[in-house]
Amino acid sequence: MTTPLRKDAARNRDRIVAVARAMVDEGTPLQLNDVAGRAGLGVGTVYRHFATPEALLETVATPCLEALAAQGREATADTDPWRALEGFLFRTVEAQVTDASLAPVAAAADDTLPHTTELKETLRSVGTALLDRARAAGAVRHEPTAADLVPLMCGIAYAVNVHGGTPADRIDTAHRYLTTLLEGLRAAPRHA
Amino acid sequence: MTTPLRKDAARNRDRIVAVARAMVDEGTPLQLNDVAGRAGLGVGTVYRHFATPEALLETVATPCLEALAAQGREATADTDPWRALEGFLFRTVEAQVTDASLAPVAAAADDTLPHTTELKETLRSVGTALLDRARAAGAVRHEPTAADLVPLMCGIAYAVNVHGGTPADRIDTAHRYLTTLLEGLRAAPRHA
Amino acid sequence: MTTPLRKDAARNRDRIVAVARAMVDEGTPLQLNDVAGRAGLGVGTVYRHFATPEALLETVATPCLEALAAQGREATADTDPWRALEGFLFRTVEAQVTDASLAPVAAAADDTLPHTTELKETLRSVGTALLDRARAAGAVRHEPTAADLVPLMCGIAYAVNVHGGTPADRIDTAHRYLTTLLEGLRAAPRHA
Amino acid sequence: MTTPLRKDAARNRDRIVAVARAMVDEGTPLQLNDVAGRAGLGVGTVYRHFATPEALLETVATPCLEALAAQGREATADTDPWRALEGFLFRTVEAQVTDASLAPVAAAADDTLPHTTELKETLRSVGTALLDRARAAGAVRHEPTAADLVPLMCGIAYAVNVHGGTPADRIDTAHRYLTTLLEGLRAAPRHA
DNA sequence: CATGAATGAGCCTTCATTCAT
DNA sequence: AATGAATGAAGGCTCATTCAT
Repeated sequence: MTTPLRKDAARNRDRIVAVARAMVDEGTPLQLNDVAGRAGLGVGTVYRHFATPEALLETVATPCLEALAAQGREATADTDPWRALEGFLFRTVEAQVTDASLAPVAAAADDTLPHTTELKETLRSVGTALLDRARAAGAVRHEPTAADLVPLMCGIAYAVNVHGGTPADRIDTAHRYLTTLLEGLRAAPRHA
Repeated sequence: MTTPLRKDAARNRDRIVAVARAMVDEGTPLQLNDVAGRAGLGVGTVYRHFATPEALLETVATPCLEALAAQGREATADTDPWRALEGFLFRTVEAQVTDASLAPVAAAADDTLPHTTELKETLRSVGTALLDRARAAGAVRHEPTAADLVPLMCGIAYAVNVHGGTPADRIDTAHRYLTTLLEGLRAAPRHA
Repeated sequence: MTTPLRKDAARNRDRIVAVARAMVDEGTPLQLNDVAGRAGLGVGTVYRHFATPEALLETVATPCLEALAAQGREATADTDPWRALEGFLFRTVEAQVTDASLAPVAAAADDTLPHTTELKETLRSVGTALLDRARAAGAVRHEPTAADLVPLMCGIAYAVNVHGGTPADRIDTAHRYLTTLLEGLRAAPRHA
Repeated sequence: MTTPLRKDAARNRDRIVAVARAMVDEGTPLQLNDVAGRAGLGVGTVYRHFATPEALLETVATPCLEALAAQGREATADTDPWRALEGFLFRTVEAQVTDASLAPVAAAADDTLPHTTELKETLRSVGTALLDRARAAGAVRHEPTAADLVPLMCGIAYAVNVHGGTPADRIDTAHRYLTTLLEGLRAAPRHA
């Protein structure tokens, strides 16, 4: 379908993505001119491969999104519905807190790359499936619906950023916040 | 301390803040040149009153922050510790979701105006007091500490933005999200 | 109505126009960055005064358009209708052939500055008046209408450019071409 | 002289010219990258066949120029010198107004392809011949010389563009303008 | 105090042309 | 011969901030 890239072009493309990855990690905004400079390539080359900063960012985020999707699918096989949901959400939040490319892609209403849209759709449907199953098993309260999962995970990641701290702190904070939220999500005989 | 402003200077200042308020409400970025234009003043005048866009934004946010602080102090007088905490947090989130000037000010690590810092400090200590009291009453779990309140409220507001919808939807969404979180916060004999 | 420009701003504006005039005369395209460079000013300054190259070009062309309009009005007072029309058209073509800022402004369907639109409108109505009067005097054939005057003058100027030659040649060529056209325009008992 | 093109190369060349023709007709600027894209060929291939956009444009214009030259030669055989000249000029202007590839080629001082130069030379000499013959027959005034024919035809086509209108309008306008000019060209006992 | 003109770094994007594959 | 990736100069525009008036 897509013509496989020529070897040198592929090398350049990889270089671009690698450079972008590094920039994301160090918090540098993804400006295509900068990317080109750092990659030792002409601006035009970068524009040829990625028409917009968003396209590049989505490409940088892709491997991580794919990994999440795979883990989500595996979770579906877990015999314990609650544990499956919990695990999936933990991984989701951890990823967002660890990889700065995810938050903007996850929060964006519109995507640039079709593949990104597919991946996000997959994640949404996996989330929905896990939530429904847990609910069917009586493990989850009525309230938050499937459409709330993404916003809530984004919100937690954002809360972690506001809290700040070292990378290790951040993971810890993410766990604590998600744990609290999950307590609220969990069905239970309460205040009996 | 501060020399009281000359009458015309005060009028200009008010005009600037009013214009900025309107811009925040309509989602226009607060560019000081624009502010000046809309206010019918020179840029220099705006800069004299507000050295940076942040200072102006904080000023715009101030009344709302003050109202929140007042409500927080009142809450302290509530005889029901849980209800007091809950009410305070609801008002906090509602405000953030309703008034676009709050989120950036709340999330910022550093403030521009000393008064903003004081207000945020007040809110933090009120929150801490309410949380401690509720915890002392056995109404709150151990987990989230006082330092987590602000990040969590910011996170919920952010989640609401990601979810989107009309202003009315947004308030509703905010309630739902906070309710879930509070369930998780609340101490209870669980899964007994 | 328009606030009179501050003295220094006016000086800069004049400088910009002068530089632009020179560029037009030497056939250099009017790029605002270049204009700024040549005028020893920042780009922003040029953009403040002239939002687009067209606005600047029209400003450069203005004095000449105004002179033409004045001459046109004077021509209206000429007692010989044909001579009046002829003279006006000669001046029009001469101007276009002499001043490179005119052709693009004259040929443009839409103007940037209101004043340009007014001037072009004036020229059109003066032309129409002169043509109608000459026709009423039986000096002009039915065919070309008032709406054809501008296109025809532009066409002649273009023909002169295609022909080429020194500035002096060009004026001469313009006279010859217009003379021929006017012969065709002139009413007469023919091939009797 | 020229090695006959390999069959596939010839096919590519034809495809390029066809695509370029279409682009000219729809008013798209002839960028060789675009041409290549539309033709489903590599840029390099296009550059191999046409070193510059001008070369391609001239090639696109060639058939039309050849047709004009042929018609001009036929006109030479017409027994009525004035009718011959008139007919030739009408066809020339019509062609320019109908086919957007002609005007730039006709107006250019220098050509890229030798063949274009030959064709333009042919047209010039045919025009000269027709004009001289008409003049010898006493049908044409002294004024415009053979060297003026091309500029004047270009000028009329340009005037038509300035006037604007639908394709049908444009042909009509071209006729009207040329008719007027020819009246001016025609010798006659005038104002007797 | 107020004004608003000036600044110019900074960012984005296009496109004619070359050349390794 | 054909390909199409790479190039990077060139041009466009914005905006936070300063400073002469």
